[in-house]
Amino acid sequence: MGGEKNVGQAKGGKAKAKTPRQRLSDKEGSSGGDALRKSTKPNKERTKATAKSQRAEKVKVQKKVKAFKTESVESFDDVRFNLAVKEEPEDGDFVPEKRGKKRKRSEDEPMEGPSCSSATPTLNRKLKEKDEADPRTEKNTKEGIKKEKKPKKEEAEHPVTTKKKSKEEIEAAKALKIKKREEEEQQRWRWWEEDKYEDGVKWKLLEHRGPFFPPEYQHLPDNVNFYYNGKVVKLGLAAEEVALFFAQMLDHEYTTKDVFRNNFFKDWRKEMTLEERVLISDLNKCDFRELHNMHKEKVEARKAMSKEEKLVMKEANQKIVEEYGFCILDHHRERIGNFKIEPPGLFRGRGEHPKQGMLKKRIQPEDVIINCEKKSCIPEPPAGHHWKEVRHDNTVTWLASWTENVQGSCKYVMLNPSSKLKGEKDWEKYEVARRLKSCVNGIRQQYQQDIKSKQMETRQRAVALYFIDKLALRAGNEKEEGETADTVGCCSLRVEHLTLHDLLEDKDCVVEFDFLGKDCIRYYNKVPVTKRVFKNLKLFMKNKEPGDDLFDRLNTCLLNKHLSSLLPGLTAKVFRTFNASITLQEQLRQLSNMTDNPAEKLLSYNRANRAVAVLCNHQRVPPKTFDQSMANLQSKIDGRREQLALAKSELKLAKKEVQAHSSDSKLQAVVERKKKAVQRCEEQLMKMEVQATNREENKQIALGTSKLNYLDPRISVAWCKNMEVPLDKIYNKSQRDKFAWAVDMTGADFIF
DNA sequence: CGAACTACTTAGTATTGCGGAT
DNA sequence: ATCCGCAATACTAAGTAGTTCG
Repeated sequence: MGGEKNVGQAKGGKAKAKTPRQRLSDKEGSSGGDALRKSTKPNKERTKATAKSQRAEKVKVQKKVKAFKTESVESFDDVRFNLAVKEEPEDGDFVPEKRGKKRKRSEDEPMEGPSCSSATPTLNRKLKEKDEADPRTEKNTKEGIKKEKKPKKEEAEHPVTTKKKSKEEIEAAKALKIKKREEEEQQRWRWWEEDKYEDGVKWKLLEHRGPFFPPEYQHLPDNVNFYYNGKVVKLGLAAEEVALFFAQMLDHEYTTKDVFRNNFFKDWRKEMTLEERVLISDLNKCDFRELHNMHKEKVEARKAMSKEEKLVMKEANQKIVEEYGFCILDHHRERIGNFKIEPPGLFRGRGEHPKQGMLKKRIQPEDVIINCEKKSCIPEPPAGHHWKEVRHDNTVTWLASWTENVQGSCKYVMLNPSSKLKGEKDWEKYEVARRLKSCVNGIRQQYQQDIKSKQMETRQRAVALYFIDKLALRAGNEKEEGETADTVGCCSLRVEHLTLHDLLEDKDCVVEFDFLGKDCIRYYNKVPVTKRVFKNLKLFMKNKEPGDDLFDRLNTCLLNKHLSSLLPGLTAKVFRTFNASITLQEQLRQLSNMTDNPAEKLLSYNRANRAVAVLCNHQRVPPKTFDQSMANLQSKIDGRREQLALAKSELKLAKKEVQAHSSDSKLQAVVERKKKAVQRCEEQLMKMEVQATNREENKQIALGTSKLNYLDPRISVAWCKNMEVPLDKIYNKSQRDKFAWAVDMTGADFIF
């Protein structure tokens, strides 16, 4: 164990040198601090923002407690901790070995992998089919309009000012969309009805065109100059390209930071010729303004492009997507997620990244490894180039990979979230989380016991697990010192990230967390814990420096080994998935009523979603236009209120008229009309008010991340069915695609 | 064992583009 | 027809976790 201790100390020691600075900057001028990432904000701005953010923090905490109740006051009265353990999942079980109905392969899906000669036709045929599909659908659309009764009805109701043509066009477009959607649905690969491959095999056939490379750099026009020390300097191609990267970012705050500037300058000089390097020795003497202006003009010009020009661009892009954006995987055409090679540029890390500003080099085909099926058509490298390697590894899911020069890590070209490969994994993830649900009570009991263990390692593991479970913290892998921003997760927490309060705000044993997590998002939380946990934390922190590890005997590897011994497949992150999903389900049950109107139902859904986002600490910077748009909405609401008042008084008047003149049918009709107007007004007002509430509550909370990565989609699908809410109110197109498996298999009775 | 390497998920932000308002 | 605000999408960094290697 001596070795471990040494490691811990060494790490702590190194960390110490750096973290106080960071901590100082976090705390500077504030006790509560900014709820969001602060490291990227300049000091002045931050101080200014402090009072505001402190308030925001308070509001946030209140919200947490009041609206969502995701925080427990006394240990385990949390909603998540009152689960019925016994109930077994009933629906949509993940059964890798034998899955329900088998789907027969259709005739046009050959069983064998195509040879090189037949492979390309496969791709091309699919492309052609799509091309031909368009005119076809257009024809169908016209028929579709005739069938649709809606347009006529609307026209009758509003006999009207708007041009018929545009209306028809709109309807046509709508019908086309519906048609397309139906077609897509029919073509969808229902992989979840098929058998799974044997262990480790990800595909049997994989064919693609290779990644798409960004265009080569072109020299600047002659009239755009770079100046050094006031004199024009014509840079060589390489140095000029890098100079332009910097010039493009001049408006950005990055370029004022020393770390960024130094890294940039160092890497830029590496790209220079000898003469350039001799001449250009001081970044402060560089004048990029002309390059910067040229860039800005280009951006403007692009914005100002005519419709036709934009259409041409769009079509060109579409062509690239059609050609490079898809692959054939086991006879199905699947969308690739990131088929474009990342263009060169300056590295923009998040937070105080020590490598910010470094040059991210251009990737050549010679750097790229291609992965595809042996007998498939091997993608052609760009003319005059060759691939680094072509391999045929069907135990991995990537189509191409390269090593990035800044961090030395691997980048992969992989499939879209809607693909089988991603979907299957996702499904499995939620099934593991559901398995955790059925044994979580036992695990909780065990770690409560383990907290009393004589073994230090076991105790630390138990406390860490308590945090991971209760607070949904990330695991906290070790990171290489000085290579990345200083962020932590549970296992890598340091003493300086916790403050213990025997008594705080009328609560005993409160732990105050304050650290930067993934992406340098600040985690700030005051949590009452059990006496036992509290005592242990004191013990763990005893005789340690602020920069020392809190859990000096623990790391994620040890923790995960323990977890997987409790339940195969269980790791630290499963707790996040499980707690997120169970919270959503529970909140939906508590918040939503069948008798609510549609807007209220949606608000409830969003609130449940938000409870999860708060739990997982998914934050965002409030949009720049937030206050403005909020004010706009408010004035709209006010306007509508007035309108409603007016409509109401008009209705009253009309009613009086009717009473006065007994039953005049004309006047009756007027009353009816006014009644309707009032109703409409009320509905719209209501809708807007709900929207305002929702937006306000979303100010600095991001819902997307949890929706996409943590919430079992089947919970949402079942909720929609139960509440009679159309699914597309909850999921947009790409989300419906990603979760197609869940949409298809889930009934109203699904329970996570 | 632990460091290095690999593969894959999760994350926030920048950019794009669409639909409604003007 | 154009502008504006926001939702959707694109992008790529930053995590987790498993495997390999020394």
